This record gives sequence, C-alpha cells and structure tokens, in this order.
Amino acid sequence: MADIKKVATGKKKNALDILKERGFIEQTVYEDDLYKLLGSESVPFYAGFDPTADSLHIGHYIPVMAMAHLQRAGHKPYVLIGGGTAMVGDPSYRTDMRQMMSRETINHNVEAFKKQLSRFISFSGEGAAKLVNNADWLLSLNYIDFLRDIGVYFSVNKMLTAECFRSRMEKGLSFLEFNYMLMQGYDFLVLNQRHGIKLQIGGNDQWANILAGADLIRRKEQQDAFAMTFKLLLNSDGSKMGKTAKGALWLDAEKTPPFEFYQYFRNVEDAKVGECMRLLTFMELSEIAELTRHMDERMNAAKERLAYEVTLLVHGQAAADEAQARTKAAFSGGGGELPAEAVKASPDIPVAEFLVTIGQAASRGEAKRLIEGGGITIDGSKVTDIAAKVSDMTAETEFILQKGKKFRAKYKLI
RNA sequence: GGAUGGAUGCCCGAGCGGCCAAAGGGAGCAGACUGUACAUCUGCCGACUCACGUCUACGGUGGUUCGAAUCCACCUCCAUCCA
Repeated sequence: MADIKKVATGKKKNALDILKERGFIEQTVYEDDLYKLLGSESVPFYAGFDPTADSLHIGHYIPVMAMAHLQRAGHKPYVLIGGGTAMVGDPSYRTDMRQMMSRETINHNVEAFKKQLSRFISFSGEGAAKLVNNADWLLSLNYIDFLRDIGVYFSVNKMLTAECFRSRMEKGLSFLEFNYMLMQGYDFLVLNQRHGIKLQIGGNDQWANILAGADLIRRKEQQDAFAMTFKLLLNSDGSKMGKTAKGALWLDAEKTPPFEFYQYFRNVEDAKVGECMRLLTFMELSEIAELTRHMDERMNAAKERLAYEVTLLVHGQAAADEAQARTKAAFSGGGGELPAEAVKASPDIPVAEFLVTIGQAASRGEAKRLIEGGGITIDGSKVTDIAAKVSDMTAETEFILQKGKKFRAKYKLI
C-alpha cells in the first residue's frame, strides 16, 4: 500500500488525472474548471452514504476509493451520512419503496461505516476526513421555509425527465420519495454554506441527485459547484459485480468472511481483472499492465494478487494472509495445512446427514442429490452411495471433505 | 369516491376444476470442458422417506365440490382508467 504522506507531499498530480487514468470517471460537469480548481487548491468535497445497513458493501467501494485518491492528492473529504434521507428512502432505480428506518438503527449503522471507512481514508491529522449527518439539518426543517427557499428552484417538469423518476412513473412514486431529490440537493447547499464544499462525488446512479444540488448552488448562491460520478463495476454480461448467492459482498467480516471475500476476487473473470485492480487497489498502473498482459492461465497469478490486495485493504494483513494460506491449502492439493473443524458426530453418521450438519446442504434431500450428482468426495474417494456412512468412507475421525471443486475442508469428529 | 385488472415457488412468469409440487426463463448447486475464470453443454433444483408414499405450498379467511392455484363470498395490498 502506498504511503499516504509521501504521496501527499510529493510532486502533486492533479487528482482528476489520477481518477481518469484509473478509469473511475463516468460523468462530470464543467470539467475544465474542475480540473483547474483541483490543481490549484485543497478542495473540500463529499460523497453521501445511506446508512441502510450496518456495513458497507462492494457497491460503495468505488466512491470510497475515489475519496481516498482525492484525499491523498490533498483534498478534504466529507462523508455525508444520510441519516435524514434514510428516513425517506431513495427512489433511484428502485422498483419498490424502501423501508423507512428508525434513528437508533441509523446511528448504529453510522458507527459501523466510520470504522470501515477509516481503512481507506484518514479521519485524523492534516486534511482529516469529517463525518456529517444530514439528519442534523433535515430533521429540523420547516416545511414552509423549505418550500419557499428551496422549492422555488426546482422545476417539476425537469425533474420528471430524470431517468430515475421516469422509470418510476409506471410503477408509482409517492410524493415522499419524489422529494428525495430536493433534500439531497439541499444537502449539497448546506455543506457548501457551512464547509465551503464545492464538489460532490458518487455512483452514477446518483447523477441526477448530485446535479440537482450543484444546480441549486449555482442558481441560489451564484457559486461554482461541481459533480462527478463513477463507473459501476459490471460483469461482462452487464449484471452488477459483487452479487453473491447470499446477496451483496459485504466489507464486514461477519457478513462476508474474509476467505469468501478473497475467493470472490480470486474468481473474477479474466477481462475484469485489470479494471478491478485499477479501481479497487492502489497498485501502480504499470504493474497492473504487466500482470494482466497475458490473457491465459498466467491470469491466475494476477487474480491471486488482486484478491490479496483487495482483502488486505478491507480486512488487514492478518486476514489477507490467512485467506491466502487457506486458499493454497484448499486448492493446491494436500490439505496438511487445512485447519480441522471439530464436529460433534459419530463416525456412523450418514454422509448425507453430515453435510446437513456442517451446513453444506440445506436438507437431507439436497445432500442426497449432491451425492447422486457425484459432487462429494471424502479423503479423495467419491461418495457414490446415498446411504453411505462416514465410517464407510474413511477409518479416520479426521478427514477432508470436498463438495464440488470449490469447497474443501477438514473435519474432525468428536 | 367509482370502474377495471392483478397478487403463483429465491426472482420473473404460464396455468384458470382432476393428468399440478405447478410450463418456461433467470438465479443457485453438481457434472463435462478448463486455468478455482468466462462462455458452452448435461443433470438437479419444497420437506420427510431406501422406497410405495406422506406432509406443506399458488395474498388472507371462509364456502361450493367426490376433488380447487383454478369457481363463489368477504378482507388485505398493488396497478390502470374515470372523478
């Protein structure tokens, strides 16, 4: 990982160039002016996060990395927690209305966010990042004042042309949700007035909302305000990257164990490895180019590196090392280094039932189907009889069980 | 407030009295091919049972019927049109 201070004090490169060459940028406004601004002074900027869960997930990763790059280039990050807006729910690109949240839940989530964010951006020292919560100004808003001071600047006609609302016109959109754009625009205005923030960044799905704020500042305050949105990580079939069977890929070790997290990146498709490295790690571009030069099995080395780097950033060195070691043990044969998991069961337990016990099958029926499909191997020999007991397969009480190609673990019966 | 249409398995979606644990697609899991990739192909895909089979499921509650996801009544929620 690059040293923050060294980068910050070294010969400064324009942050926009850094983000551009790594492939972050999707859209900007007044790009030339923004470029000059970023090149001439330390610019306070912000990105908003909805505290709708108690962990960030991979979808937040890119804006967070962008914040880190900007901070390293000498700009000052503000993390806006949407404690107030979360009580409304962002309608953007959603087919259903979101659940509204209580203040307690939101506060709990904010704490969790800060902890995770501090791995990427610094909350102390010079240019420290700051956390702000829009509940602080949104909750005390007076409706009439808001309509008069802010409402006048918004054209409903214009709002309706925004893609995020248009797609909702068929399904239905409540007035509550319709106001989300005004509130988010207001956030930008407040932050501009209080902290001199001139730039909002975010995912491209936030483009309309970010623009609303920048426009509001330009019209109401006659001041420059800029917007920047980032690419979304997509699989080559166009689906969002980071979806797993269990839902999102979380940055929280409890929700997505580091090993699983590591494996996700170990398995990204070849074509996306370079992109992931540029967007999700601080690796040098030249090194990335070198590692991803060959589109064949040499790609595996690049994927190992990617998985390691990303896990290191998110979970720290110990977790990254462990994930790597477990991977070696599980996939490079052997198994001596695999830690054995103790399971309370007799050697006479049927294999099918054992699979259910260890959580590798949801029901005995599924376990039997797995065996019928030839997916289960114990100590190297395939289980072929659905009624087989563990003791039929091995005389040992400690053995290696494989399910398919990707699951391999050692168990000890007690 | 009125009229009409709708609610089906993890998701989308067909079924419209017995042949329905419910077509088709997606997701998922396993197998083949590989490089722990992508794409492709094959199988599986409610629970329990070795199995015959049994149970639980088509928004909710009742009803008609030998038999209901399918018909009827009421309720809940959603959409469209009219006011």
